Amino acid sequence: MKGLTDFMRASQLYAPTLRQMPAEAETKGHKLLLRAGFIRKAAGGIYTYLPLAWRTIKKIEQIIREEMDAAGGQEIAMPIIQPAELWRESGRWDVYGAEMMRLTDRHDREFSLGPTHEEMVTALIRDEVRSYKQLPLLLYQIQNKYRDEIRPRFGLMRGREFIMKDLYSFDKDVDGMNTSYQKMFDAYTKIFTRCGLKFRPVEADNGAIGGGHSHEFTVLAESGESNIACCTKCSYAASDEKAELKPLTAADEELLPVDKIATPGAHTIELLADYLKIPVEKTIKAVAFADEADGRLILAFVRGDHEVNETKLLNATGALHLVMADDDAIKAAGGCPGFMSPIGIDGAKAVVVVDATVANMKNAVTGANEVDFHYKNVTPSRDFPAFCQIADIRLVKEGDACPKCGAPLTLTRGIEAGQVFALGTKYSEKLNARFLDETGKEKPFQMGCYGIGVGRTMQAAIEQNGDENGIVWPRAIAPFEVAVVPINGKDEQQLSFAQKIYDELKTAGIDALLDDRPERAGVKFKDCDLIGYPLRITVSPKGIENGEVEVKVRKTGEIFVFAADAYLTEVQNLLREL
RNA sequence: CGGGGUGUAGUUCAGCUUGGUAGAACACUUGCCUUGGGAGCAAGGGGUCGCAGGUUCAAAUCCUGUCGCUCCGACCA
Repeated sequence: MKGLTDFMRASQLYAPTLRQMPAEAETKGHKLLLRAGFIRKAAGGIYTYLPLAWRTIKKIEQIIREEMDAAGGQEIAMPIIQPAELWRESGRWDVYGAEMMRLTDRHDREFSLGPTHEEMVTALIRDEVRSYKQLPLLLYQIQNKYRDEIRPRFGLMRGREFIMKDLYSFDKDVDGMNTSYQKMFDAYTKIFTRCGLKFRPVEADNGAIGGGHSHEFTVLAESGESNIACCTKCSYAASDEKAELKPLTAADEELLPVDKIATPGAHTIELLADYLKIPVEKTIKAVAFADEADGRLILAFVRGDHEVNETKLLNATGALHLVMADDDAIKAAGGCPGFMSPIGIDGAKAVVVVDATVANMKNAVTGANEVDFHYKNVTPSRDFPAFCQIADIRLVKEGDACPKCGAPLTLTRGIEAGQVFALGTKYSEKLNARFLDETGKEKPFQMGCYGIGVGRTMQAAIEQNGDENGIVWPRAIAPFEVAVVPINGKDEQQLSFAQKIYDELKTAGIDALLDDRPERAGVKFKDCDLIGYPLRITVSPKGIENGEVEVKVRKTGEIFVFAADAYLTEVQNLLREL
């Protein structure tokens, strides 16, 4: 394969496999990357990529480059070290907070280690691009990014230094931006398909980056950190943060007057439902947050069996970042932790958001803002104060109705390997990046940004495809496609036969490795399984004698024996299916 | 930030309670033997026990401090 260093001999390849498992690894992918000699940790969330990993990384990058270029992208390389001033212009120097790695030079000038490059690329464009005739413009790079994660974990899944492809699109209008967005969406679909991964593009929340619509490309894997909701009937799929929910309606029943009742010790929903012998669906749960930015109290109310979706709550309140509220703040607003409801809350001291499903409830039980007391027969539409804001703030759960067609949603775990954002003019306006349109009018650029975690994609492939014996690489991103293994690495005849096969594979354009190590067969077989070469060709005295070539498929464990003069075609056929 | 755990050979760990010659397995080196699923035998090399103080005749072990790493939590009302 072009551009790749050719380690043809395993005896010279630096691939320190471990027989024993380093203790700290958590997920399948993290364990296998360490065990199979792909990565080594330098510090929390910071890793060295060893030769095998780097080959895979380069293959993934190559696929990305080809698809980015095909979609009209041009590769550039922006600095990792970025001046603080740029981030102050966009307002993100403070917004990004502790997540940003910062440094100071000898003159006390402040810099960041780029966590992303919207500011940088926008500043680049604003000084150079003056006319709509120069648009659209799609620029991308593949390089290290830095984020001081609160808790790095799972190896390459959540690192503090990681490789990312980021592309930025600049268009003259919204239509143009949507066209660029669609190009990227299609390119991402091709990239993950070519990488041999099972994935799902899902509607996503834009989060802190802002802007309009967004999709995440989620690689399906049990060990993933994100949940996606997929419709069992139609094509709707969304991240759990995003998944919209229509409010549930309550059964018709006669509205009863509110009644205050003693509920000693019932400070959780479970205790309460238990004590009153009512279903949790008849209770209303309170969750108290504070906006980290201005400290204001935010009270969220959802049905007893539901959970608060913090992302939706953020969007509903315009808060910056939610933290747990402390009890004093709750009490100051008239609330009572453990026995809370909107009734009796001082609307001037708290933002109260009621989930749309709660707004439809009838004769429910809710706290009385007094220790050991609740109200029963509360009907929010009648009894809740007017300052309550009603919004969809609940987290999706298995079986909820699809917002598009009403069929049940199913929840699946996955790894967010890529995300595309339609940004609009958020950054171009902040940074004053404008051009002249056809009518000579000055306009801000319509932007989009599109990221792929390269290391994360590599690990995602393992999370999805590894088994108890090791990695099972999709052929397109395997460090080598075929390993040629003479069972006796000291036997001249076997070695030269293996060498001949190796040469033939290379000539046919197959990325092969010759395992010429003087190890016992068992050791080499174990390593092959661990490292996960899609195919293994075993060279034995028996095979040489019979003029046969033995091929083992890592994924299925199948073993094929081909005639020596015909094996090459068969190997190519097998590879095509992997 | 809150709460645990941990730091001893390249790696995984034991030893610490009850202070007294620093250990095992794997890895490594050399030789023999062996070669279809991480072999066997023999002989070796390798650690100022995270760091700094203190107690003691004597500290990996007890005390104090400090640094690193790691896990859980920070979506409970």
